[in-house]
Amino acid sequence: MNNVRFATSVHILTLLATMKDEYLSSDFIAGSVNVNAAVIRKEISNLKACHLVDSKEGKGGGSTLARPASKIKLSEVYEAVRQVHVLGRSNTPNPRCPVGRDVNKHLESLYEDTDNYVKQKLSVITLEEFVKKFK
Amino acid sequence: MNNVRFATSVHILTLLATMKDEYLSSDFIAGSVNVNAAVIRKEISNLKACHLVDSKEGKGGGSTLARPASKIKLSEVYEAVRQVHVLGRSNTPNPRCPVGRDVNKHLESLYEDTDNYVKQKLSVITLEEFVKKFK
DNA sequence: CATACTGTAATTATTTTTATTACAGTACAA
DNA sequence: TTGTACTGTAATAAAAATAATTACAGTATG
Repeated sequence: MNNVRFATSVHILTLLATMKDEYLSSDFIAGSVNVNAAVIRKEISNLKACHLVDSKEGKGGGSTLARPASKIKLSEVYEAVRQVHVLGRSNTPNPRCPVGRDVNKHLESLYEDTDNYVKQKLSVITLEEFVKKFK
Repeated sequence: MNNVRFATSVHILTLLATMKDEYLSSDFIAGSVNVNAAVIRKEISNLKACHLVDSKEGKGGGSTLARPASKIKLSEVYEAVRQVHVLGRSNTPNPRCPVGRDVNKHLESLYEDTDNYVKQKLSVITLEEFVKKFK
């Protein structure tokens, strides 16, 4: 996952947790993350789909956490943004070679296991705990 | 890590382990992985730098494992190819925002922890064990 | 109705990743 | 000593992934 989406989502959620009584606009968030507001809106759209964020349209609108930070696990954020396996992708090897024929099956299984380890590890950290570090 | 390098390296090492008495040519390996031989040579060059593979130039040359498969841990392969953190990269946030100012520090620490966890998990799997699955 | 927002699509730009080509250098073996 | 079969590596091009930007319709508020 050679991208910045996890960082962006955690940043957004941290802001929302820090100012949990207000609806924050995408412009405000974009100013903090230092990216274009459209990027933030797209990321928020994804976080909404994953039930981590709620938002309100129109004047005075913006986003807020869907639940208290203590109820949001970092594994949920990870799952919201993850697109590929931790260990990467596979080739399309030659099926006429005994190794090529089976390697993806064995790799996939390793990939799944490794992804699950990461999820497990992140599942014991809440957004609340992460946000506490900023004090 | 949205690439195929871990898969390619594991595939190479699996072939070398399976035919451990021969020097395998990059052409042969490329045929099994189903990529260009130059890609294989580049990956092998990296595996050599990480002391996982030895190779011999000239006619009859090729590559072989630097050590028995039982002495090669998958964490070593991972470290040989890893380029970015498991959880991805960071933004360059606004330092004038309290969250923006510190978020990378906290993210980095989380990134390190997560990477280490993955390494730890992969360190208990040897190439030998992986290769056994092909039987 | 003006204003301040979201939601989303379309487009472009940038960066990363992969594939391809080429060729100098090395070692074996006839 | 020369042909052959390799490695090593650089250069380039192609493809794919990622990020940035622009634009604008739709929505809620006062």
